[in-house]
Amino acid sequence: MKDNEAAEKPEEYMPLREVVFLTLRRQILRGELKPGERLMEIALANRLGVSRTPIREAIRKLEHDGLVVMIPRRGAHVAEITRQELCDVLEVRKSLDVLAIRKANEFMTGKDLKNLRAAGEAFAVLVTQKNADLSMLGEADEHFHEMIYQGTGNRRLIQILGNLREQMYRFRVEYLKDKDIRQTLVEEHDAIVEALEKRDVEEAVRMIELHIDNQYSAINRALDQ
Amino acid sequence: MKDNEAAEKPEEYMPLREVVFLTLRRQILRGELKPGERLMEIALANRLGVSRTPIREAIRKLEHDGLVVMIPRRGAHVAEITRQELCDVLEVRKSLDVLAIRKANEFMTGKDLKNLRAAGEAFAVLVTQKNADLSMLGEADEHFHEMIYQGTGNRRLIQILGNLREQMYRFRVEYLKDKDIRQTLVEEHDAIVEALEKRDVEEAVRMIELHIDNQYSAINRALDQ
DNA sequence: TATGCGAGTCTTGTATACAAGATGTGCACA
DNA sequence: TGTGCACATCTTGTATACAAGACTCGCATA
Repeated sequence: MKDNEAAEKPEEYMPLREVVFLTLRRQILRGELKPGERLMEIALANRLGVSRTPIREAIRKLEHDGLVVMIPRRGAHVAEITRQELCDVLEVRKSLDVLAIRKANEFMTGKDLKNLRAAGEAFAVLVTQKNADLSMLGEADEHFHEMIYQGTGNRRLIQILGNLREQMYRFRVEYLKDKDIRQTLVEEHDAIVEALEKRDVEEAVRMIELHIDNQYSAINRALDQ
Repeated sequence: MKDNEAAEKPEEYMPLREVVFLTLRRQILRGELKPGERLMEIALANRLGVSRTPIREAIRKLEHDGLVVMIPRRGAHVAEITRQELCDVLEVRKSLDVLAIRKANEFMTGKDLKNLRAAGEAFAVLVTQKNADLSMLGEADEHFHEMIYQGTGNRRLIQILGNLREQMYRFRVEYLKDKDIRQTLVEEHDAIVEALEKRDVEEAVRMIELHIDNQYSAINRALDQ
């Protein structure tokens, strides 16, 4: 996604609206800004030390990403995520992740697969560490999946899947707390990599489906508490 | 999508940014604003009789929809659509349309199916008319598919598919010119409705896949000219 | 006590002013 | 003639001013 690209090149000029956008997004995804919380332009502008203009433009982008909801003349608030919406997102994601695996199987080179395996192992190493930072774990997991997406060569698919995954970051911290789940994730990643290495696409598809289904159960369990 | 909802309720207050957004979007989709054309804020503001503020916010939304591309400090221009991107979009759409058909088969009631059949027939009637308006044809076709999407009950899926279809409106006028293609569309719609009525989901999936594949070929042929 | 009205305040919507980077042009100089 | 630099202009980025709708809260009245 373009915003991530921007974040990867800190030497480049970045408009304030991008900075504000990234800041607010991070705060929403981390739960520092809670669902339902009002986003008042003047308050945000004062807090971030900018004027209302970049705040407003950042909010437009957040709205588009589904992270905030706007009501005309009444302002913006952080979007609530209902269980139904989570279910909807995961259903779409499952379908597209299957497409991604098929395309990745088609296009990823041996070198790509080596990098993917490395990404899976990097995540596994973090899982073995007792006091690993949850947000680092999340990023490592994200990196693994992002490599598969990149392997598809379909930019639109990459963009949509990135966006859908983003919706779930808000739950990530919750379900990553469970250590059993972490170990399961490692094993599933491994199974995916192995299937791709064997070019056994149907097995890879089964594994990614299982991976998403498990994620669904895990998040639902976390929500039940 | 929320913008369409806004358009459906003209009695409601609509911020200028929405008006500008809808205006520019229509002009881009209709080809009145051509790919690569620069969108200069002051010029647009003068032309539409508003200030730069709503223009800027509308451009942010268009950027998000992929209809315009922004380069920091250099402004926005109408996005080019390459054949590769078209291919990418259709690939994602095919995957999600299959999901939509499966969900629609699961959730659409007999009444929903009757409405769907009516929508298919409305399109068919327009096709028989010799001098039918292309944009009306396009809207009827859109309506047919939208009904399937609505039948899924998955709001996220509806939103994403709506967005993807939008990307193709820019080609719609081209490929709908071909009268043979119109007849093919009618037959395919019919086959989809019948399969759903018989609750033969695998047949419905085959038909929607064929439908998208044919659309892909048709647009590619139109582009070749 | 409950309800309705209204002034004051808060917040968003829109316009405009100002700052600074990007571009284009013409002239000087090699 | 070609290259490069400086200045003028254009355009976007950001801040601020002003307009108008939405909300709050208290008071008056039934």
